Amino acid sequence: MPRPRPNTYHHGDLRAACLRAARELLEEDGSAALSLRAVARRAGVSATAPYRHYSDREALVSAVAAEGYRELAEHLARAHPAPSTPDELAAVAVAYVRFALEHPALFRAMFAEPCDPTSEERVAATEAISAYVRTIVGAAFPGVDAEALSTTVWALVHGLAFLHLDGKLDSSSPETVAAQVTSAVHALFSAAPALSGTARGTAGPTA
Amino acid sequence: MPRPRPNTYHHGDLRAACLRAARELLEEDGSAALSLRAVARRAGVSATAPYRHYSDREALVSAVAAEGYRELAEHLARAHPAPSTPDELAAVAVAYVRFALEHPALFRAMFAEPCDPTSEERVAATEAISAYVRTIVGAAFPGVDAEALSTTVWALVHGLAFLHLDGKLDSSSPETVAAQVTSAVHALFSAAPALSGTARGTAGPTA
DNA sequence: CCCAGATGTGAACGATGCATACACCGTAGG
DNA sequence: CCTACGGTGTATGCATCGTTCACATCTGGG
Repeated sequence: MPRPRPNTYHHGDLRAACLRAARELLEEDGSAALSLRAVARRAGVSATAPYRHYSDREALVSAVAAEGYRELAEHLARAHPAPSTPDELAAVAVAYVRFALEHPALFRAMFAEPCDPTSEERVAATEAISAYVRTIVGAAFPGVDAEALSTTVWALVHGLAFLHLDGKLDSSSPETVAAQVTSAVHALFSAAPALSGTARGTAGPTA
Repeated sequence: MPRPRPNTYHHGDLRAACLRAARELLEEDGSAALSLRAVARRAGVSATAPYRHYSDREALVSAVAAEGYRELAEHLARAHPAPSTPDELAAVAVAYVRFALEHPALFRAMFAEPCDPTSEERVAATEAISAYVRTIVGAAFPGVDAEALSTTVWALVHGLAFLHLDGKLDSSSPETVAAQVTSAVHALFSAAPALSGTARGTAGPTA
């Protein structure tokens, strides 16, 4: 346990300090790619020091992203711990989009980067999110193909988040966004039974 | 009309050449951010020459992105020129996702970059896409709130594209992807009437 | 013909990611 | 106690990048 020492030379816990610095930089300047040197500066340490704890820039970003996934999960859980009705699920969806809009740089780090899949921590964290969505969707719609429906709803919400992030949709007020997300999610869920069981897509409405 | 000259010093049409070079680089190395210098090298020109035609890197990227939007629009139109049934719309959706997977770097340039909205060409191009979606959705589902439904379907498809791009979904085979997209879109469209502004009392399953 | 403006060049600055060699410091073994 | 060692931070250096500026080179209109 490296207790934080008032010492000068050795930082105490640079690993965590780098993470914190990176997060701060991301929050402060939404654009501007995260610079390892800037992180080092903010941590009050030489430019190469972080390399003792992160093999390269990608590793730091992945660590930040992983932390972001965990925070996103918390954020969703806070919106509703165990959603079961469409309304509750919609609230969670709104929370997802809100998270993206409140932490745009972090969200981009989590998703928009090429993300080579060789980051244990990272794939684990995203798998956790994926499983979480599958679970609550499965609980809310028993008898439905949870895999398919959760993929669909995740994609819907994720897409809304990104389009808002890119200014492709009207994000003027949080209420507007929330209404949009809510209505979209409701639309999807109202069709959920259509995805049930062995349903093959061809059962579409030929009206 | 600057005809391509066999001359050395003046390139003939560097602006277009840069665009082409940039596209090639994006297609060849999906990762690795587009480097202005690399573009110049590929165009066989000094590192600073592109600045005569693009004020900065962002401008070049925006131009590439705008071209990408146009190509995406063509690609969608090729999938189906005037979709009206859910099946036809699903085909267009599949084309959208396929485009993203076939041109990942370009697609990222189009969407994943911070994209400050001060690029005329760019906002125009995305507005074109947005309008296109609205049009075909409106045509396929008259009487429905085309604005809301098209936003929803765009977000769904866009989200699917991004999640696939990031390896968060099973993209093992094109068929798998197509099936997933098709089923998701059908699910949404089967609920389309629920989005109708004048609330037709269609069999909304189980409240 | 000839000059003005458009276009391309070269050197240069500051920033970045990263590798390498070195300096510092707490601690375990004698 | 003291010494050697390994974990941690530093200094330096290299290649690349974006961007600027002064300069060179073409080309078209008077």
